[in-house]
Amino acid sequence: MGEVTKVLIADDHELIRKGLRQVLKLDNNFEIDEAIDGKEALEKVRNATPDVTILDIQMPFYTGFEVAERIHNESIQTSVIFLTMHREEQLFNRAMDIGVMGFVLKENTVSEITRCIETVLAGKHYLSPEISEFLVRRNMKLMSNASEKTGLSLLTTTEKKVLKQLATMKTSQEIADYYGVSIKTVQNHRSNICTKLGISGHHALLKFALEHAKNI
Amino acid sequence: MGEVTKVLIADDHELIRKGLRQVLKLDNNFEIDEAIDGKEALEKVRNATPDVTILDIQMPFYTGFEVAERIHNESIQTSVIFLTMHREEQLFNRAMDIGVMGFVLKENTVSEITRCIETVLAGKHYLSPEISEFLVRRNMKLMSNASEKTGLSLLTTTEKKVLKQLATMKTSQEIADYYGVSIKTVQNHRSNICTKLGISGHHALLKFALEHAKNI
DNA sequence: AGGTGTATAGGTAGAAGTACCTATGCGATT
DNA sequence: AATCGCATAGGTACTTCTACCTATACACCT
Repeated sequence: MGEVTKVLIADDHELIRKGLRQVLKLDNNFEIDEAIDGKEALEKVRNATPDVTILDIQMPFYTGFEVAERIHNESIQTSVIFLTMHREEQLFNRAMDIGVMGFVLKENTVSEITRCIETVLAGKHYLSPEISEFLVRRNMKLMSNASEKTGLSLLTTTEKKVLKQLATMKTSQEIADYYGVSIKTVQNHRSNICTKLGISGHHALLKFALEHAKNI
Repeated sequence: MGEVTKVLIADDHELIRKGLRQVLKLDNNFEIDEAIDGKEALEKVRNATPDVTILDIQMPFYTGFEVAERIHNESIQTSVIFLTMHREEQLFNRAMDIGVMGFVLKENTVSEITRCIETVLAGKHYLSPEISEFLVRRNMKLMSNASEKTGLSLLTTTEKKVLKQLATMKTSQEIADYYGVSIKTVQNHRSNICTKLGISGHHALLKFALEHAKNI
């Protein structure tokens, strides 16, 4: 095709820039530009708006993160790929939050970067398989809606039972009937729970119950 | 190490079974067994409990899914890897729900399956990068807590504003003050929202607001 | 011109929840 | 034996929410 894909490679190691250029030169018709630090990368992204921006994380002036963050905030239309040695979960999570489309480990095969670019150009995410574990975990956390130790440990078993029933949208009366106790007992439990958790207000307890029911 | 890893290959294509056996034979000390359909696979998993179970999806008697589902339900200690030609999202989602640890596309390099086995043996997930898009989307859905058309579209802008404030744990009075209207107005909006959404009860509206605040 | 939808506001009755008390019985700890 | 935590239950006063109504004013569409 006559279509040329503009790729910006931002990495402070010349070796990597040259290597990447070599790899990309073979396969497709890429128009390649380079940046040697975060500052230059940001300038070139703003001016040339490459289709794909490959960012190293550690760079002078701005880190790859800061560059990606600005790209994200300024809604610049370029697909960002992180090329990194770091297999750290926090990094990955932050990356996902700022709309990074690709996350490739340097230690992996060179073929991966071309696959990544192709995938990203198709509008899809590409993650090195080693990374997918993080995404799975991220998923799990979302599913179990943050199992932070919010103060659940402060509650007695009966209080937790009440909380669990609360999350099923039962009223105090219904919970009382369910357990065969007085509504006053349930109300007292509710009060005590609120006190223990340091929350107050009409909705606070229900909100808490809904958020933490899965962890009870 | 003297430790031998037991691997079960379940695929109805002999070619693939032999190919896999070849690939695995080279690298590590695997003890390989084969199954030619879902029924045999399940029997061998139950009796021999391999460390890793590689399942094709389309197989006679039981599909790979059905086998994995039974493995999951019976809490059999084996890491399941799906080896498939299908890049379909539903398949993937179902797989994640039944605890599959690996998901590798047949079209990919053979080296990927060994990487996958190693990763899975380390207790981590391995997904072919082409698949990660699905996981990302799964994530998104969880994050925006199901942006199903729950009925939000039925609401007027004012009603949505009220809902949004509700999710911040404001009472009707506080919302009224916030917008400088009567509490009755807010209460009416609440009533109308409940009617439109077809919900009732003390907690229902707050629950709805909390769940959908992000989409408003 | 008339209908429809929306935002506004009010009324009333009742249900539900909150806040802050007291009090009893039981089992475990000291 | 005395104390403490917990589950139980009750009282009282207050706030909040719900479920029904009515009603006015405005904008938009036919």
